[in-house]
Amino acid sequence: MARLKTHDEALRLRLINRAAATVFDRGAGALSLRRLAADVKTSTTAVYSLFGNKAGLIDSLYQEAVRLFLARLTAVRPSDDPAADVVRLGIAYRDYAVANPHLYGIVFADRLDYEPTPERLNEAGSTIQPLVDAVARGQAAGQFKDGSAEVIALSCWGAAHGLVSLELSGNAPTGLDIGAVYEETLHAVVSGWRARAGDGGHSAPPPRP
Amino acid sequence: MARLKTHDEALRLRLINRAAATVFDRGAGALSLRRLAADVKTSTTAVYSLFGNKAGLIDSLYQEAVRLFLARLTAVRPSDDPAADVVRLGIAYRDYAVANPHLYGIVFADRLDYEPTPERLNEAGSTIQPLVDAVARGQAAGQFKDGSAEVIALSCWGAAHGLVSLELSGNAPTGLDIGAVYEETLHAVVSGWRARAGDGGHSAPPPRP
DNA sequence: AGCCGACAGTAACAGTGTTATCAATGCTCT
DNA sequence: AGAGCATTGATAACACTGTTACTGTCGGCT
Repeated sequence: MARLKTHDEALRLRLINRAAATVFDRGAGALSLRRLAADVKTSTTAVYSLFGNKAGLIDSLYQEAVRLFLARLTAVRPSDDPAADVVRLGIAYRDYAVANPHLYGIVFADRLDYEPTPERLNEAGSTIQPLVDAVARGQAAGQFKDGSAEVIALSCWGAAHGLVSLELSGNAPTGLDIGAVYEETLHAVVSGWRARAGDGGHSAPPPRP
Repeated sequence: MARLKTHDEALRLRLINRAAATVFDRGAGALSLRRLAADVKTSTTAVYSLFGNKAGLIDSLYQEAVRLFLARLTAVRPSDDPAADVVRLGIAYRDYAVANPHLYGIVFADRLDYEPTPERLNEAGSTIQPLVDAVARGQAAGQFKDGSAEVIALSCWGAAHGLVSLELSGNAPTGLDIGAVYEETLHAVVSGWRARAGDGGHSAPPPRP
């Protein structure tokens, strides 16, 4: 055919790794295709033939971030106390976010121009599964109210996500031990969804007039 | 002195309003100084003499967004049921965010290149005050555990922020009635922080073995 | 050997934020 | 009144971005 391909899988990996490193310690805003190409000793053409455009590159980073995130969450092995597992999943959630703030940001925050594809959103959505499973096991063990495990899981997910997000963006009040507040919140939410005597459903109490 | 000033307060307002409108319906990423200046029939110089640079302009938008947000929250008048007030504050929180997603994003999410000044962060931090007050009243009425009202408030704040943030970024699972889950979560968190018989402190329960 | 087409680097294009230049302006001083 | 001049603001230049067109290079096939 023609000359040897150099825009191959190896180059693709080098580009992704370099991009991830840049995003990791300077944020997604500091990612420039020209600099990236120069750093990896190739041309901008490589990015376009391998990823289509910048959004495609970020898409791959997004995918990678989700993969790492999911790995961290599935490392939390189910125990015989599902309610405690929920708390431990929450702690793993924060561990990941604090360790990789910018990668976390690509998936759950910083969103600049980039809009993830529905496919990526689906992948990201799947990271809630370990939590849903833990809640379902908790329900089976009588630790949580009956009803949709997804609802209870999303509730815990939201609490975790919210505090982590406030912490990373600097919007959390200073002078508080955020780690401690975080754990207390997880316990409070879990406690709020605990099955209580004479309470079976999961519907909210009627609004006050 | 010299020629008549046209880069005055009136122009400043027109620029802010136009910028807010652009951000409101096309996001902060679509804000260009050149377009903004052209739209308002002036030159880019105006932005620099009035705001310093683009960050200064966004800083003003940030301030405006916080002002609107605080107005929405203080519109929730304290009732004789502080725990219900906490829930109502949470609902007002979401109402604002859903009504003004991009302005909300400037303060609590989208963060592109822009880093808010400590002063702005302080102002944003003050928006939690109505919630802290409600929690404190609830503690006085025996509805919440004793301990730091800030901690309990931040806990509720985080839950609200998390779910709203997931919703706006499209990371919430589809097929669920988010509004309903949101309210249920608020009730669950409030319930989790409720004072219970024989429980005075606010420390987390000991981890199960 | 010669050729043709896939390939990849260079350079051009349209846009951005920012800054330097410079003409227009109206007060102040002679 | 008229000249001078500091202040003001629009224009144009600069350095950067993502993206695309171009063009020279290369290697297998005829």
